[in-house]
Amino acid sequence: MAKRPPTIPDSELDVLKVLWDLGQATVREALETLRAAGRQWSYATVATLLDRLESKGLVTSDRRELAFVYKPVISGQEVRQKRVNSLVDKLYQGEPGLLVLHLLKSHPLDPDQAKEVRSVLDQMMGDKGRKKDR
Amino acid sequence: MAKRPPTIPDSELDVLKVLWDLGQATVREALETLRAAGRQWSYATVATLLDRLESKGLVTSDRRELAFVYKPVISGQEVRQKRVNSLVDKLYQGEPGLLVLHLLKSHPLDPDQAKEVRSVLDQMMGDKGRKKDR
DNA sequence: TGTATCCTAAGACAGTTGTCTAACAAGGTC
DNA sequence: GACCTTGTTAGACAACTGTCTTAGGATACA
Repeated sequence: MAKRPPTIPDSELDVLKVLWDLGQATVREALETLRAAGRQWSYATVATLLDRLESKGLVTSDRRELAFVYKPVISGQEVRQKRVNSLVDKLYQGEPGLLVLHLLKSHPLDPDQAKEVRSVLDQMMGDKGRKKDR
Repeated sequence: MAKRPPTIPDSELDVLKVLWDLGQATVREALETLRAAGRQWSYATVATLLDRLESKGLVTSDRRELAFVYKPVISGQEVRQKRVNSLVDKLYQGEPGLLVLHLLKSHPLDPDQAKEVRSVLDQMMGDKGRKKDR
């Protein structure tokens, strides 16, 4: 009977992203931002989504003057981490390397990023040869 | 009102993976394989999932002797591609490079993979310097 | 004070996902 | 023929998602 663990559906993720960008927001602010970004939602929809995020413990709310102000509890970094892990587990046999390879082969990197990637990689390989703990 | 585009939920994905591995399977074969892998599902559950996959057009069925045999229509490669693209779009501002960096920084690669990654990268950078089309 | 605003609350409602029970058909077996 | 064994089918049902309507409490301004 185990209740499913809380997930972050697409629509909630969109709202959460606004909070990451703005730091915090009221329903109306989030709505405006989302409208500007092309999401044609009603006020109530955004309110519902924030509500659901709150019941999942992913944002907190705090009454300020007129309206509630919502703040993210979970960071973008954490969400990215979880998503990537789950992708790697589910479709890359738990091997992040396979995903990296897939990415490099199917999406060309721009030169700056390529250089950065290379340097991270160099460091990783270098370390391995010289000393084994950080 | 636009009907949502079909997605592949987790449980269906698990079944689909069996089809990728075996090439094709009956409900019972899929069930056995999933059981062996730890999924405690009933026969009917697997049947339902295969059915849903079929109505989404992701597998086909074909009556053989006693039972239906299901085959995947969509490949693992395609599914991976879509998932990765959507992850990159949703959480990495459409920049695959950011995801690569994240992966390298947070998950150490094993040496063989590191070497392979490096060679793909070298080739990418080298090409850029020498000639611009493949 | 009445009316226009803005906010929250409560819930509706259809579509999707996760899982299953139960009824029923076809092929063997005694 | 009466019974298993396998398989298919239909449908059930609760939780989750995507979106909204509507009622009701405050605030604000004419």
